[in-house]
Amino acid sequence: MRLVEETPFRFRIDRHGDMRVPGVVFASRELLPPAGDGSLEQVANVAALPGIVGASYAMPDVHWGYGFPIGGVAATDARRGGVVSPGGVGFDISCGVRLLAADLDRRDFQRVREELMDQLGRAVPRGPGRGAVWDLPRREDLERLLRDGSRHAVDRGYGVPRDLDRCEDFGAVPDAEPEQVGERARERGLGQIGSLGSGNHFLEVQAVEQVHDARAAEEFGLHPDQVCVMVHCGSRGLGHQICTDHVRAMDRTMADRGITVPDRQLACAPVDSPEGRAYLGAMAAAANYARANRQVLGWAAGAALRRVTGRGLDLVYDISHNLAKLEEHEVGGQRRLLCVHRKGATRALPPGHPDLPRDLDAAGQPVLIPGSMGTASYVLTGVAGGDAFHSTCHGAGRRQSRHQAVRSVDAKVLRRDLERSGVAVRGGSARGLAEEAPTAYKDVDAVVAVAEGAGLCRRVARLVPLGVVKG
DNA sequence: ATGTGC
Repeated sequence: MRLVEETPFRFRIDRHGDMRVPGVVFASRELLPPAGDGSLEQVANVAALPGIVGASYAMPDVHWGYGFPIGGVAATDARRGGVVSPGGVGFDISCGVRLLAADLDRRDFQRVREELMDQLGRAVPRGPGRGAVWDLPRREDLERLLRDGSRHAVDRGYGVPRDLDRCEDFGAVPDAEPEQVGERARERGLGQIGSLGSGNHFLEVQAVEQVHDARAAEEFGLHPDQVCVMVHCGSRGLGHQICTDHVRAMDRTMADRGITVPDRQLACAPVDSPEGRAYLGAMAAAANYARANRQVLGWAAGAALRRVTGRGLDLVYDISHNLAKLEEHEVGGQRRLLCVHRKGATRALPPGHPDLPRDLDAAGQPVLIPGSMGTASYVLTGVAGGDAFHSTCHGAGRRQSRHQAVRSVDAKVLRRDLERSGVAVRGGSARGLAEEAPTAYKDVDAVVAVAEGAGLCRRVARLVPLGVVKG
């Protein structure tokens, strides 16, 4: 793949083959994906989608994914034949991050460390399959949750109304269509409301180690040495089943519509078509399920903290990094309705954006970046003039495949090293730990520095782990 | 990511 270095933080893939727009890769030379990884070919493939506008973007944490790269952003013109593609969202619809700030500093944590980690370990269902904080919900609760997301979880006592001001979309994506969610997806979702899942999902106790922007940190409710809880999880089996169902449905209609794509995993349909609308309605419902999942888990973590210390947790923000959203953006001097796919990429709204609550006007939208296990995480904020439809990175980004990681890492040694470095570990299978070893990931400090250097966001605070409950 | 694979 031929790359043109435009700046130290921005590379271009010129149009070739079926590409309708160029590719843009935000990276440094060091962070560019290795040859053979396939992700830059995926950036070029995405550029061939009908209705794509601007460019096919890759963030500094880009790596290979299903159809679209993880760390990819692509927007299509919703009213002029632009398509929506489930592969541009990913199987874990609305996977994302919730950060809560404790009324506690890191010295207080050290005094209760073992007891608190034990309580969190018991309170947070994890691993594959069933088992959830909100067990035995009624069918009617699932319906409302698919439509109202965190709002319904709060209505049912899993949080307080103030939480909703700190949720993307105030707790629920509009236009969810629960009737587009199949029975199998519902059955899988019923027993998993308030559960981490596995893979790279976790709940972490962290401390604010460095503040880069004191004013924004204060507006987000963060200060040095403060203890925080970060939850990283998604829509579990429900979102996975929805993705599977709708990829299949779209795959069947592509030929009839005369849509051709360079990779079958880019199955898509026009936003304004029965299949496109059906997917977007079901996807929004899965997004609301994922938000409610994080709402319930944050509540469970707060209850555990209160039992051990008497202190509470306040929500800093909750944001999805796997989602397609209908948003208005200016393209070529015109306001247009775009379907912005962010897959392993985070929305980063600048200060004063109308979709933010007014008390975030000065600071902008909090962007939550989970690092790999045992490494730092970041809180960032959006910037005026940001590129890629107000988007930035979502994490460290894989450098090794799961298979490579398992071959090169001894889970027992990893667990011991984490404990020795002061990170208490609860849960996590041997295989799961090895797959998520920090050596399998890029350096999150470098990823975030490049995202900031490329003008996509600004650093607010750096957080370091004190304890992890591993999915 | 996922009751991990048509």
